[in-house]
Amino acid sequence: MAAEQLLGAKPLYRQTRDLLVQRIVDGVWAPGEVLPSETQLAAELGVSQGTVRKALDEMTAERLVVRRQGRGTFVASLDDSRILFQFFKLIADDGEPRFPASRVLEVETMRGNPKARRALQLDPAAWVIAITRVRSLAEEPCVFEHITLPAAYFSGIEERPIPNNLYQLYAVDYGVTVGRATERLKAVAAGAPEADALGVAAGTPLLAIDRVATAIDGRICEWRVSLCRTDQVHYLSDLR
Amino acid sequence: MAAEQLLGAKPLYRQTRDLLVQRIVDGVWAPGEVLPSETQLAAELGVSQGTVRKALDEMTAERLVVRRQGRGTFVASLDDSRILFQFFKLIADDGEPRFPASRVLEVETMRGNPKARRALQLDPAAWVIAITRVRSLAEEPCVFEHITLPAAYFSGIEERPIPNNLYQLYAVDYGVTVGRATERLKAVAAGAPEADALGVAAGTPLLAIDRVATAIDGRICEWRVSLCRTDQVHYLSDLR
DNA sequence: CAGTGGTCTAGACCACATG
DNA sequence: ATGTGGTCTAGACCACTGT
Repeated sequence: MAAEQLLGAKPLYRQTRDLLVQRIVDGVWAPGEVLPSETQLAAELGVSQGTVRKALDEMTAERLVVRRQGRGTFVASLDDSRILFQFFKLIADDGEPRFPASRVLEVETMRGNPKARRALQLDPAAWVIAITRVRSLAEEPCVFEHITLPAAYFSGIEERPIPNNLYQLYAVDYGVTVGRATERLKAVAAGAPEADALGVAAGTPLLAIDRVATAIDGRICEWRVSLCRTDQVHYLSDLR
Repeated sequence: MAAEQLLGAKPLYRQTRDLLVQRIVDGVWAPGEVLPSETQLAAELGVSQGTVRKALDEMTAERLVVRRQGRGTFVASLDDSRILFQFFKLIADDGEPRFPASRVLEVETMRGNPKARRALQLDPAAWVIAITRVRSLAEEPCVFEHITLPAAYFSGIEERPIPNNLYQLYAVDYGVTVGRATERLKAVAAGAPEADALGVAAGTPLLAIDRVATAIDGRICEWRVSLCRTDQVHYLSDLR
């Protein structure tokens, strides 16, 4: 064990974490499933229970697993409440976070344009799937959204019904679990298509959110540009 | 110890954390200063070294302390690099995060208006200090900023030079260490004063950032509204 | 009741920084 | 050489969950 650590130059608990993460990525344990107990993992991997615990504690902090006293350790799943907490930052000015309704306008398979290829880090020849939809909060259309996916990861998705919670679809049907995302925000003037879809005048200030999402295995898996009316809604960002 | 834990219903490592946090709040150890070693703290508080470690690990995660192997554990300070990382999310589209230059337009002491009193949770009669400034990135004015402070926490600040890094001033001169902040973002049309200050046409879309900052002792200590041109700059938000 | 995660302890050894 | 935090282990006991 000491030798392994010297060779790897990584602490044992991190090697343990990486190994467990790899198993989740490989689908050995699916989202929502229970992992073996600390004792069992420690015995199987030949490390102490404390080391397994530290690995699992890190994975808890990364939201890869959820631990419940008396029950076990479970692979985290992207259910609505987690999406709302982690990946949906638009909130009605007066209220709680709520999941928006959505109406799909178009789904299309095409060669990625240069912007999409850059965002998704794809080859020039690569195909992408483009989804356009309008999302509403409190019956009020407020987000005009373009989603671009690498066709290689999501083949056939264009023939499925597009659910409201896309990330759960990615995870359950394609084994692509979104782990984190980077958003870049700007204020822009509404152009004709989005003004139309949102029922505002062209030129109205909109919040543009440019998101690139990365799966837990490190692959970039989605590029999404959302144009949002912010007259009744705001984007919440906690600085900790 | 067992008795204390049963009474408090809080685990020992959390009690230890709370006690250490209180000492930092009280100024027993100032920002940048070194804490006693784990061994010393464990002996003084009558707990094991592992418990002190767990308390300090939590405080590290909360960015209250910084630990350096071989040197010691230090109270975190709000130096420029940390501000940039934690509290300044505007970045030039092409470049790295950089600290903006700033020019103060006005400093004023007044009775808080209703909005300010609500944001800062102050009594109707309370006084506030209002600072107006313009901040520039790459020589280009891009943020028009209104800062409102409770006069009770910052008496005399209106007679000081206003430095670029305000949070360090709060911490060093007033013992108010900002620990976290909540930002609410909207896209708005530029009004006359900010259009003028930023050199854009009235009606230009601007990113409005409404921030309420809270000190490590839980007191709300600053309300700040920033109006930002986002033609060359964006707001970065990491979703983890 | 048995099995799980959560807390707490004690001690050994390693890696790093400083004098 | 000394002292610091970082890693790893082993074991005890508590609190919660389901049977």
